[in-house]
Amino acid sequence: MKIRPSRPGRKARVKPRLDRSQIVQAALDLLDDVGFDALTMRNLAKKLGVKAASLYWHVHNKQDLLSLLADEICASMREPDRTLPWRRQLEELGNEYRHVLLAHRDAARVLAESGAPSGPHRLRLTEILFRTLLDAGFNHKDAAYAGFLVSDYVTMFVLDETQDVNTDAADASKDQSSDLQTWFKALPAHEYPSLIALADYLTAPNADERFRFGIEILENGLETRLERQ
Amino acid sequence: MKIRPSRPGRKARVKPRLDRSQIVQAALDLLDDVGFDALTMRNLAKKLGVKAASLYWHVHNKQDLLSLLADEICASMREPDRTLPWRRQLEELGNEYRHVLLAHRDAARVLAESGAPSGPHRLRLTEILFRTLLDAGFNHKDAAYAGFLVSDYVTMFVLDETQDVNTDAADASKDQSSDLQTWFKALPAHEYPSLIALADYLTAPNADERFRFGIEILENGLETRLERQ
DNA sequence: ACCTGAACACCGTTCAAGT
DNA sequence: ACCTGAACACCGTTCAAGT
Repeated sequence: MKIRPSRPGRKARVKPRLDRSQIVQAALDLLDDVGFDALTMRNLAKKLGVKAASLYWHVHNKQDLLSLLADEICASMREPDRTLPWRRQLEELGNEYRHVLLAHRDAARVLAESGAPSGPHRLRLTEILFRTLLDAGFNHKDAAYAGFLVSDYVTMFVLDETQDVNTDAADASKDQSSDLQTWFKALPAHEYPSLIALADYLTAPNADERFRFGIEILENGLETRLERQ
Repeated sequence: MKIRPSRPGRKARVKPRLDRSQIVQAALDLLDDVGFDALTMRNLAKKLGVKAASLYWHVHNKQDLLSLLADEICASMREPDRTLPWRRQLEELGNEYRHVLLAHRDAARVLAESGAPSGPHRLRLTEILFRTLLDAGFNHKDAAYAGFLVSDYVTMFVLDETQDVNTDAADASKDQSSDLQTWFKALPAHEYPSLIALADYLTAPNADERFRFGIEILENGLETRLERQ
C-alpha cells in the first residue's frame, strides 16, 4: 500500500502543500470549533499553519470560500425515494435538508451568506427539489416559485432555530431574569394581549413540532394550488 | 414661534448634544446612503460630527443600535382593517410589511440581524399579526407557529429579493455574461434537467407575483389547517 | 507555482482623561 | 453628564518579494 508518488523526504508531511479541498475541510472544522463569527481568513490560515495571504492563491476571496464551504456542507445530503408520493418526498427533503444544516455549527448562516448555489452538491439539491415539484404536476412557474418557498423556509427555520440558542444564552448570562417568558408576560397587558396569551409558545417552541407545522402548511397550500391549477 | 428654551448663545446649534433618537435617525439616513455593510459605528459617528466612542454613552453596542434601528424602520407600519376577513387581513399585513422593508435600503438585513422584537413598533406589529390569527380561530399553538411562519416568510423574501439585485449587479459587472440565464442553460443537461427547464423563472422572477404566490400558499395551507382543527 | 512580509484601510469596543 | 484620545485586538485584501 506504499503508493506515495511525491518524494517522501524526511519531513515530507511538514509542508503538505495547500489545496482547495484541504482548505475547505479545515474551514469546516474551524466552523464547528469556533462558529461563524470567528471563521476568519486569518484564523483559518493559522489552523493550516500558513499566512493569511497564502489562502488567496487558492480562493478568490472569503465569499468564494463560503460558497465552497456551503457546497461541502450539502455534500452529505441524501435524496428521497422518487417513488414516494410528492408530499412524502417533500417532507423527506425538508427533514434531510434541515438535518444537514444542523450537522455543522452555524451552517444555516453559511448557506444564507454564500449566495446562490453554484457548486455541484447544492445544484444537485435544488435539482431534486424542482424535479419533485415537476413530477408532482406543477407547471414551470409554480414549481420554480414553490421551490424557492420550500428551500427558503428550511433555511430561515434553521437560521433562527440556531440563533435562538445564542440569544437565549446571551439573555440568560447577562439578564437577571433568564426567563424571557416572564419578560413577555410583564408587557403592558392592555397593549399586547395576544403576545401575552401566546407567550408559552413564543418562548419555548418545540422546534421539531414547529418545523413539522410549517412543512404541513406549505404542503397543504401547495396541494390546494395543484388541485386548482 | 420663537420657543427655544436652551440658551441660544451665538453657536448654540454647533453642539446640539447627542440624543438616542437623533442617533437612530442618522443611522437610518446613513443606511439609505451607504447600505448595511458600510453602516459602522465609526461612519455613523463621523456623520454626527462626533467621535465613535461617544456613541457608546447613548447606546450599549452596535447590536443595540440595530435593534433600535429595526424598530424605527417598523414605525411606519400601518395596521389593516380589523373587520376584513382574516385572509385579506393577512394579505394586507404581508404587503404592508414588505413595503416597509423595501422602503429603506437593506432594511430586511437590519431586521434579520437585530434579534427578536423588543421595541414598541415591532411589538405592535407582531401583536397585530398574532391577534389576526387568533381572531381567525386558530388555537394558541397554531397561531404562534403560523405567526412565525408568515413573518419569517416576508423577511426572507425581501432579504433575497434585495440581495439578488446586488448579486445581479456584481455578476453583470464582473462576469462577461451578464445573463446568468445563459449560465443556467449551459449546465450539463443530463444532470440538471429540471434546473434548465425552469431557468426562465429562476433567473428573472417577477418579485410581486412571486410574493403573492407565497402568500397564497401560506393562506391556503393555513385555511386547510383551520378547517381540520 | 506557491508562499510570505508588510502594509493598507478598515472594524467594534474600552477606558482613563478631559470639560 | 457627556465627550475625546488613544489604545486594544482584531478584520479582508493586495502586492512586491522571496523560494
